[in-house]
Amino acid sequence: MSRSAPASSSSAGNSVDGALRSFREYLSQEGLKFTGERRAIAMVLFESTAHLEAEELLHRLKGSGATVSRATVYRTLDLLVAAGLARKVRLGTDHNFFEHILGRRQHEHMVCIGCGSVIEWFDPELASLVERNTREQGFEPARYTVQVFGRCADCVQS
Amino acid sequence: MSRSAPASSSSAGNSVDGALRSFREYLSQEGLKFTGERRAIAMVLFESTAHLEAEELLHRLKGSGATVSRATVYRTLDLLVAAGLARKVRLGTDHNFFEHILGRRQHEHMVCIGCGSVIEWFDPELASLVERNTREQGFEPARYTVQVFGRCADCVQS
DNA sequence: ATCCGTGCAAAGGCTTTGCAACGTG
DNA sequence: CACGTTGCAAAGCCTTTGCACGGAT
Repeated sequence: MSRSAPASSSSAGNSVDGALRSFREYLSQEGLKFTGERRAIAMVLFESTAHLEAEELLHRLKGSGATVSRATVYRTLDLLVAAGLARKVRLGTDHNFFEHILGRRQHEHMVCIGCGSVIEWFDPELASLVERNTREQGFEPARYTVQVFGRCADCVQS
Repeated sequence: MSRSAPASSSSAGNSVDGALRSFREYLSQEGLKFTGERRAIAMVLFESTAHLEAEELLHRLKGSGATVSRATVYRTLDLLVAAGLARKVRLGTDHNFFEHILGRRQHEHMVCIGCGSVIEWFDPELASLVERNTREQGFEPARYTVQVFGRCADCVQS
């Protein structure tokens, strides 16, 4: 939880700052405001490498001293998705997970039905196959998800 | 999964009967009962070509004179999934759809974000790509879903 | 100053569950 | 006949929403 990352730590890999900027720009374009709550929520999401549930995100916020309501978390996550900076995914459970995009390319998920761990992967060939198949039907694809459920290496052994 | 091939009802196209038989066998194996309600629910699902929501299935049941409670619909659908005769899929909405398997092979979904229509498709190459990618990670795949969201031919035109 | 945003709590929608009566094997 | 099953309604869970107050531009 490197929450307190100094504002402009410029240090190379800081894509978080860039993402925050994008978010602010998006909000501005839409005539919306870049509030402290929105910044805090976006930061937690952007700094996370995992798939966050709203509840977990809320928990991390509280842990870092921020006070944000559950309602605002949901509202802001929707904004982040609308801004194209995050993705909402269903990973076999009955609730949503959120993951930031942050320059990451399309990727798929493998979900272990044993331990719940999630592995991300990507295959360009698969991407073009999806593209080709859909176009053949006159379908104009916007986004897609591939989810594989099974057992991860650890769970297969035991 | 050549679970119950031999049956031999031979009567050409009627795969519904075969599926019902499989369901009954599954229940029997598990020490469960093949009740009228379960049969009615299974039939509606097996006879449907589309993706059914619990509510729609319930509606069709009532339409055909059967009296089955919502609770039993949900409970039975879970059994059908457990029996490997049906699949539960999330198609972008916040609730589940159910589709029977009935000898249908793996297939993917294209969901039109314009009109909601769903197109099914299948590409063996894609299947093997998924298989290969997962195995490369020591992951043992059990099932997978591919969902593409976009605009169908009709909606693209307008 | 004007709206937009936030928090709270209540409402919503789908799905699950406790319990007593019922029906199947 | 015993034990799984059903129906009903209430409860659960995640998520959304109405409303009055507070904050950003």
